[in-house]
Amino acid sequence: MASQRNGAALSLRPVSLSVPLDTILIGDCVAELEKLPPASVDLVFADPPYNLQLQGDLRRPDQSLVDAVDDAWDQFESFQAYDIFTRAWLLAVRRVLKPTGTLWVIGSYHNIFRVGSALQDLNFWILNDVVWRKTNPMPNFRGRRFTNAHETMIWAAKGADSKGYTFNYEALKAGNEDLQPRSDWLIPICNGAERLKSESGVKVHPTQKPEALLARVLLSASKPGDVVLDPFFGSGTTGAVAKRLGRHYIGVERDRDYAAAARARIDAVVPETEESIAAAPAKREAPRVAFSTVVERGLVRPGARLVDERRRHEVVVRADGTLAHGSVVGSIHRIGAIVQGRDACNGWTFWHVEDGAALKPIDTFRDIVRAEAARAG
Amino acid sequence: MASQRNGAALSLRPVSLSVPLDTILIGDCVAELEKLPPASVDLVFADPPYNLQLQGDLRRPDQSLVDAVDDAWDQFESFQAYDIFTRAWLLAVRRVLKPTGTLWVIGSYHNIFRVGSALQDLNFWILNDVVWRKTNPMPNFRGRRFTNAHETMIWAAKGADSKGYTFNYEALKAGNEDLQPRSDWLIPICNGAERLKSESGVKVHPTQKPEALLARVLLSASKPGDVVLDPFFGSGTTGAVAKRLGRHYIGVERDRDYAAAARARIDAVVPETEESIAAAPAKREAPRVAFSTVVERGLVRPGARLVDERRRHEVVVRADGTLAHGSVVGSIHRIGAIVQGRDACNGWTFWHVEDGAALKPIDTFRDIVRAEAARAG
DNA sequence: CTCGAGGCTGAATCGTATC
DNA sequence: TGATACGATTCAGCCTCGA
Repeated sequence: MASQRNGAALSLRPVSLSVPLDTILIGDCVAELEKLPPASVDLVFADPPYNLQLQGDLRRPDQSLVDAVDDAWDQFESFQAYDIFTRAWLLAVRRVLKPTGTLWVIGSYHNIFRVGSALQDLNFWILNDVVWRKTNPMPNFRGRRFTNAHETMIWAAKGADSKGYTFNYEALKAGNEDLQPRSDWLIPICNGAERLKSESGVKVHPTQKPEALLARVLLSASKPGDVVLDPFFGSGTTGAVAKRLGRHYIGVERDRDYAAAARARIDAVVPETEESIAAAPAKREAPRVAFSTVVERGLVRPGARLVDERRRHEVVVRADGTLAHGSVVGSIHRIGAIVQGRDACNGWTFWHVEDGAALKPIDTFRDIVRAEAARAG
Repeated sequence: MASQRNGAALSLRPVSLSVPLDTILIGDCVAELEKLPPASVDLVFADPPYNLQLQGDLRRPDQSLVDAVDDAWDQFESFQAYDIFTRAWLLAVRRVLKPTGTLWVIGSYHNIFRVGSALQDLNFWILNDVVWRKTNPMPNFRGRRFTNAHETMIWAAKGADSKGYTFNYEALKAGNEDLQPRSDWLIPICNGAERLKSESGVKVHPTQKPEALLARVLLSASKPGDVVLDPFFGSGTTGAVAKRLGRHYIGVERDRDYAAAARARIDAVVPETEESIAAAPAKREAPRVAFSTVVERGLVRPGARLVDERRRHEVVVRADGTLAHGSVVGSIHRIGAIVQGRDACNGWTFWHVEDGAALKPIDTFRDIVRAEAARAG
């Protein structure tokens, strides 16, 4: 039905409603999207404002100041205001999306629940939530929470009955050591040479997304020649990756400076040859294993005694994966160092469990956990 | 204030409003929670249904909320019903939660966005969203989506101004190779011997959570002796882990069969040894020591020189425990901040005494004073 | 040229006790 | 209740600089 309306509209006003490909439209995304013909876009990637609600300054332990995202475009008066904004751009996106098209939205816990609820309320059909795990997130400097090490993407079709959307399952599986592609992706944040900087070395955009992330999205859910729309174009990562991978892009951006930077960036992109456009191999899990995991898995019991190779020192395993030496509690490495009076110690090889009459280093348990971790990428 | 109301209520109706510890309450969670005294629970773990029939009708396992519903209004009605249900139990939880208490909710993309939005609407303050990554998820058989390899937990405090919630940062870090704990957790799903089965081998509960997951939640955000509430108790994983780790539990479960299975399961749990679950000493909670005490004890002489780690600044210790930098006199923290041109400084770790050719932070003397105090009781 | 030390930075809702 | 002082707190990765 949507495509019939599309055809009719096109035949009436072919010029004004043609699709402006490989272009950055400058203006508010809702207004600009209303100028596009309906059902003309194959894939939408949206990185809307997160509505961070930051209170005061945050300093690192060395007292340096964290350069926070405090831009005006990220400020909303209330959740209600944010919901109205979200609903408006989602409706605009919905109109231009082909019946077979899909939508990706990225966010953090500040906004993603609002976005997900709005998507469902507007009849979008969620296909997956996909977690972008960061290899190198900003730490939690005050030790008051878990390191915020991921962001969430929602992948949705237009409706529950949407069929025929693009999902390049075979290629993704082949690029993932013949394992099914999972809903958690491990990708570094954007920094180094990829990060756009002004001549004075200041970052052009506070939240530039890594090209590897967009590449995975486009290779997963679009085909060469598809039209990819980004209603919050920012520094233009979506456009740069689309051009590189042989997709068309449409960007909408309100800020002229961002748009100019994106324009220059995309102009410099050299498209890849068709045969080289394949899924990038998935990044494998760093093989780091925590002793708390060994305890969690029941490989070493809480309350168990660990000793060194000559049984000169004995410690108790705690349920949280720390060791207790008298009243001193710490990591396997730290406690190993303390009992020896040294600065450092490899607890994995230093500490042993009794295994019959013999001793077995706790390192042997690490391999079991490693095998699990390797499977999960 | 909440605790005052609590106290007053207790004096009026001491029996009906006492906290039923280590018990499974059978009934609707909202009705049962209303019988509990306010501000009586330290931690809530909730695994709510995402496919709920509010009238208590039979559930069709295959029926998700929007499936087969084309009419947008009906669909909204359906989400609206879920939102009303969510709001009701969250409000009931809010009442029984202590001001310092926190709430965990687990869900998938079917319901977690509704839950997260409701949390925010009710003024809960999200601390983290935490991703449970599964080592062994159910594969996606049709190859039309990414393997759904994770679930999402939301960790929230009662409000933006909530202080003093429990987060065992140092212990978690020590159990994690001395690295900060992250928001993505890799844990296997519950199967094998841990999975509750009937005599005929049928699984007792369709969504039994792994004990390792609950253990990490409880070890992260509760202390031994805390009261842990699970309003959707199911097969009782929360209770089993709470008992094992020396926490009290309160479970609410509507289904008598689930409750009976949970009861039997928890009865069989043997608690861990006290030494393996005792609260780990945290620096934040260590008794304060004044630098003047260090000088009084003769651990640092009046007139001694203190320097920073790189010997860029030098100050003189005064008999009253203050430092003199030229004509400026102040605390170890204040002077440390001034010489660096910063507005804050931890003088204990900044200032050092010469120890032969090396430097020793004055923090080491604080440890000595604390050890003395501990011996003296 | 290489190598190591040190500096810098990233979508962040990042105190508490005492007076 | 508000002001003040104490004092706790970071990981990965890339860059520059100097030996």
